[in-house]
Amino acid sequence: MSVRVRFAPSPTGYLHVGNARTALFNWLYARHHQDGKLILRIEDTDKERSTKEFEQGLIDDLKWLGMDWDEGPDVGGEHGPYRQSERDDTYQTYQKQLQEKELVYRCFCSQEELKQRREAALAAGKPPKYDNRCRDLSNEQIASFETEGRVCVWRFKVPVGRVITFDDAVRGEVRFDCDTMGDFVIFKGDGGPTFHFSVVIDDHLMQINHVIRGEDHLSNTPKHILLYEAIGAEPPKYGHLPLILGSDRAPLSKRHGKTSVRQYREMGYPPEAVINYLSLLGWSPKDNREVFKPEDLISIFSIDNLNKSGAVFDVEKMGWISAQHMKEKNPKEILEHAMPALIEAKKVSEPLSAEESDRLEKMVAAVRSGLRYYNQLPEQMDLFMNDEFEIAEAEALEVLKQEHVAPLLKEFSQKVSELDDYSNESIKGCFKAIQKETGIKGKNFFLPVRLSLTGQLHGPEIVDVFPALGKERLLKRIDRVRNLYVEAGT
RNA sequence: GACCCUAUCGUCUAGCCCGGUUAGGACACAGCCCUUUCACGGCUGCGGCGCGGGUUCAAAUCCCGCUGGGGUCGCCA
Repeated sequence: MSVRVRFAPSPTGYLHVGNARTALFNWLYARHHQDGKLILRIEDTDKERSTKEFEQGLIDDLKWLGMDWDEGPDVGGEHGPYRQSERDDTYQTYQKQLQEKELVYRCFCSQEELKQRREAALAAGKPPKYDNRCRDLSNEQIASFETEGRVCVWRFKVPVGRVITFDDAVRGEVRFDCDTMGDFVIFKGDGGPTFHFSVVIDDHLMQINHVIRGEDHLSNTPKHILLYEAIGAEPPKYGHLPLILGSDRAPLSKRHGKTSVRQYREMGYPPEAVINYLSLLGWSPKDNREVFKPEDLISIFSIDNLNKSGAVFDVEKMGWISAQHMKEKNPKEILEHAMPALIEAKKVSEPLSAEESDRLEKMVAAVRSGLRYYNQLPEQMDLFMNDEFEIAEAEALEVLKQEHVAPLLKEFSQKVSELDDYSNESIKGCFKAIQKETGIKGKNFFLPVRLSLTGQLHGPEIVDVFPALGKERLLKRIDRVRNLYVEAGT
């Protein structure tokens, strides 16, 4: 039997990195197996909070991460529809079945009553579970509640004295005593199914045979197993992933910083880097490698290598992973991806001429080392953009004040005007010649040169600045600095 | 509170199942090297088996207890 897994998000916000990782592991699991299928299902039974915009956002972000699925609301499939909001009839059918089998009953307790009882139980140090009080209502009582106009929900009769055990793919055998569980709601007052019901019906009908989901569902699993039993179906194999935590080891939330894939996407992290980092949270290939392309992950992923304990999300490490992926890209590629950010920052405007993009690529080549994400580029490229830079730093002004600077830059300007070949060798040759002629070397040479070119004490390799600027701008810069900042001398 | 899950450097983790390792790697941090400079890269260092019992010649590894963290106990999913 081929693997069928699913990712079932609720469209109530942007894709959270925790959900993204759940999706990722499902995707990797499906793609790792011959003929494995991934199903995307939208769990929008919460009508209050679900929106179409978020649904589209989820799909966009998943696609951006490089994942694909075989069935889903956008691609169709033979087990649809893939939005729970469109599956009401199906749920009704199964609800009737359970009614006929007398596995469910109507509960007329109001939400306020339930809340009060929960709080009272908690205060008394008792488990705040539902007390099953509507389980054996007489027909008269039901009739009386109905005439009162009370809304009812349907609850599932949790068997007494049962222990549910299942073999979790990441945790091993897990057991739950049904007596610690109250009868739970499977149909809400608004007539819609609860998560517990819809998830089981859908997973069953969509023939999902492996459910890989977050650890927050571990304690819900016995309920789901009970429901499978109730509809006469075989439960899937479960695997519960550890949670992703913030730096204080509380579940990762907004107060810890950026938690949605969209935010990292907007910062310009490459998707394969995000995937790579997420894959390392709760999973390890067991050897010492940790930089992987998506296809590598697919081939080496194994559900057996999953971790049991929560993992703290560390942006720092994600940045390092990302830098490793950035290294694999050539300047042209980086430039393409960084264009939106560059345009946004008004560093460039489209369309680009061939020369412009050629020059931009050279700028990228000069500043790319250590780059973690695309949106770092506009700032990095600042020094190439404005030829009329100010030099305000005291230390820099100090350097330019030195006596030898005027003759040095004069000579530098002269040599640059004669130089047309911007290969490393040729530029270094040019430097050597100036050093020989002026007798100025080391810092005394390079610092003024750097300042005349970029206005800054730090920056990329000087030799990389040449092709990035081109002769005209090189000369413009040098001469401008000579005029404005260097003591008139020789 | 009950039930369930979980615990190796600050962080991600390997090792645990099948007891014997100088407990390995990576991020971060510190130092050194490379470099005109920052970054990159290279090298070195710092740093860990939550606690207490037990079993054993020997425990990160097996058992028990405790403690810490998390989850569930919702007409949210």
